[in-house]
Amino acid sequence: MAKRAVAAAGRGSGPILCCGAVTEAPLGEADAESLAGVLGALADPVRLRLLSIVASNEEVCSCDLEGPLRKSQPTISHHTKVLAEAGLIAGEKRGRWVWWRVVPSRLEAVRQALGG
Amino acid sequence: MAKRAVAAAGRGSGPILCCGAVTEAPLGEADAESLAGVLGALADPVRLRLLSIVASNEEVCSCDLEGPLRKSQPTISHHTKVLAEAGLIAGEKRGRWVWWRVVPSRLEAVRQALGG
DNA sequence: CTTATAGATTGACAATATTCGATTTATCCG
DNA sequence: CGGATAAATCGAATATTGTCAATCTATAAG
Repeated sequence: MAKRAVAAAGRGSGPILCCGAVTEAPLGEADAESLAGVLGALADPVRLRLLSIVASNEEVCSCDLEGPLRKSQPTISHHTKVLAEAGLIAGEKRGRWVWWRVVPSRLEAVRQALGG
Repeated sequence: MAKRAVAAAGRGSGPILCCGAVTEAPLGEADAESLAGVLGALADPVRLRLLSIVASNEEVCSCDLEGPLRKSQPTISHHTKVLAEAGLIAGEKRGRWVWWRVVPSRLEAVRQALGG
């Protein structure tokens, strides 16, 4: 066993809204909390840059994020965790490194929820 | 003069990103701040429900939001202000009331920025 | 086994955000 | 004018969040 999925739990799986989009009908409280959670994960400049770096490179190691983002290692770890728990990225541990990829379907789900 | 635009200033106008989307290339810091600002306005359950109510009704008076959202008047006022400054809704004061509408192009711009 | 390295976790602190009561401003009506 | 109503602003309490130093865990290499 050389691979291991990382941080795939949390609120990361399943649909964001039970049905429809923000623009279609008044949101229930549960749906609002759900969507706000994912949007909250996106609503940070460091996490947006992190996500865009991962999206631009197929696969990115955590260790390659400290440089471009100019944040400490614990901070990077915190942000990857937030994005992973929101289901927006998925990590795989290989040896000492964790490799991150975007989850395109999750981003698509966000756009849908926003009325896409 | 019976009409007046409300809270159209702030970061509300202009494009969210200078070019491309989060998924296309690493975001610059300015773009990241810009997008995070708009997403931050969306990343609150009360504001999402507020937005969905306005979107579902062409035009909604602030006074008609207190009931469904079950928040105090100052809280509603605060949230409409945040959404308006993000350019997501626009208000028009008519007499004693302020009528809110969504700005569909702004929501579309968010979806685009997210890789739509 | 020992050392080195990647990443996660913990704890603390500063900065922000949400919320509401009280007050103020603006507008309408009699 | 004076009373009533819609909304904005102010001030304060509370909760949440972003950040990093220090520490811990896991894996690789010698």
